Amino acid sequence: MYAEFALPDAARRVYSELCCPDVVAQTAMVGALAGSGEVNLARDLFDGMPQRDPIAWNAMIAGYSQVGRSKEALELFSLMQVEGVRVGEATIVSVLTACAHLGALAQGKWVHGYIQKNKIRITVTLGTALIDMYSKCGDMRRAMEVFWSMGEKNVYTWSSAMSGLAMNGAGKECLELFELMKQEHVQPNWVTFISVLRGCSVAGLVDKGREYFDSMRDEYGIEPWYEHYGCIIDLYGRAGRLDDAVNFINAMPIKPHVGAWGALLNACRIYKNIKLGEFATRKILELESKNDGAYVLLSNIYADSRNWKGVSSVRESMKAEGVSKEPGCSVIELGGKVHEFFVGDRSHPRYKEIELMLGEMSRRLRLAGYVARTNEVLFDIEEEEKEDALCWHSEKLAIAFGLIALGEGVTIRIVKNLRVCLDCHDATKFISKVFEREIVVRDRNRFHHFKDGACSCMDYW
DNA sequence: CTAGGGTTAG
Repeated sequence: MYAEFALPDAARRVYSELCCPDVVAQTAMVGALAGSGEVNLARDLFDGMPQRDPIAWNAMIAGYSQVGRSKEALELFSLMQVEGVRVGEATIVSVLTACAHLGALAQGKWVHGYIQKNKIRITVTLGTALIDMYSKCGDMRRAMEVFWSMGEKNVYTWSSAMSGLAMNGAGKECLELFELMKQEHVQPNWVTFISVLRGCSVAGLVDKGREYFDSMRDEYGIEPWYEHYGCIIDLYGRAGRLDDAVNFINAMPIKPHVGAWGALLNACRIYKNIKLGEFATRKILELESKNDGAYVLLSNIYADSRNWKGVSSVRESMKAEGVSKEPGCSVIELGGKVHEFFVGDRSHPRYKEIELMLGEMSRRLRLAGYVARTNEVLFDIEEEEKEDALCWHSEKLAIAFGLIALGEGVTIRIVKNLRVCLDCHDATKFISKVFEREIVVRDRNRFHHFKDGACSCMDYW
């Protein structure tokens, strides 16, 4: 209850007046602390509890899960098993949420196996969590297997599957599912429509997207909100209809937010529109002066047109505002262990082999006709250095490691914290062909499935 | 009277 209202002080006050808090009160307090961001305090209280039942364990695991400290959530889960605590549905759901967040497919599969082995009934909630986990790990085949096997489905279940399909580039399938959902008389809500509109966007169905958008209010009585406006701007932007996107923003009945201008800015990057890109960036910075993503996108637009003056002015502004680019980080899961790579990272124990593989990649890609896209390197450096800088992007390191360490033909799965850069996207397409390897990259907000030299995003992301 | 505390879709 206190967690919901985010009143840690009030909760703490009430709690401190209890003469002898029992398991229930302590569990509630663990939840309240975790829910208000005080996860470490929650953990201290949890560790000091004289008895901990499964609900208490779950409160703590959910606490970690909700603030994105997913690794700790999984660690606590394994500790829970070591101590022989009975694992219930809620805990499994929290653990699946953590796996989804990390993109940890192997761990998620293990949990699914655990469910089957222990004959835990797949309820609507649990099934939905499984679908979400597989979707966010880029395994839509398994996500849909779970979906179709479920007897009872609610709006969360449908929305989750639709979101997964849209996120993984299967826009048409997403919309088919929506039609089926309507046939089954499940009422869509505002979250469902985010997936519907994203589905239209990735499928390039502009008019249909516009129809669905209008139907929200007309047929379902759902008022479109920021996210929906953002989707339509993305829809127009992806189709290259930048004027329509601008007109749409100008006609918004609510004040355009960072996401609205961000969608426009991204379209400007793809369609190389400097003037509009500068305008969108100004709008974003008016709302959020330290938005590093906007600076990086604008810099990319300048660099793409070899406008080095523009590039260095962006660098100056960033310095003046005290903004720095979030460092890129790519993660690859291998044998249940997560390997992290940062830009130019030489700290991996198998670094020597990785370096050799990077050399081989470079040679074989060049033979296949790959030319480094040096345009998007953030700052103006010499051409040769640039090519070198690109080689060290975190996803290339992770892919090189995957090629070395994973068995022949095993899909390489990468999770990245930022957007994929143009050069890495290009290079990965080549790698998928030259090395005959499927590569799945989850970036900040979507998936790229690379196969035979092509990507599921159709080169728009 | 013996509950109450934990979980899913953007």
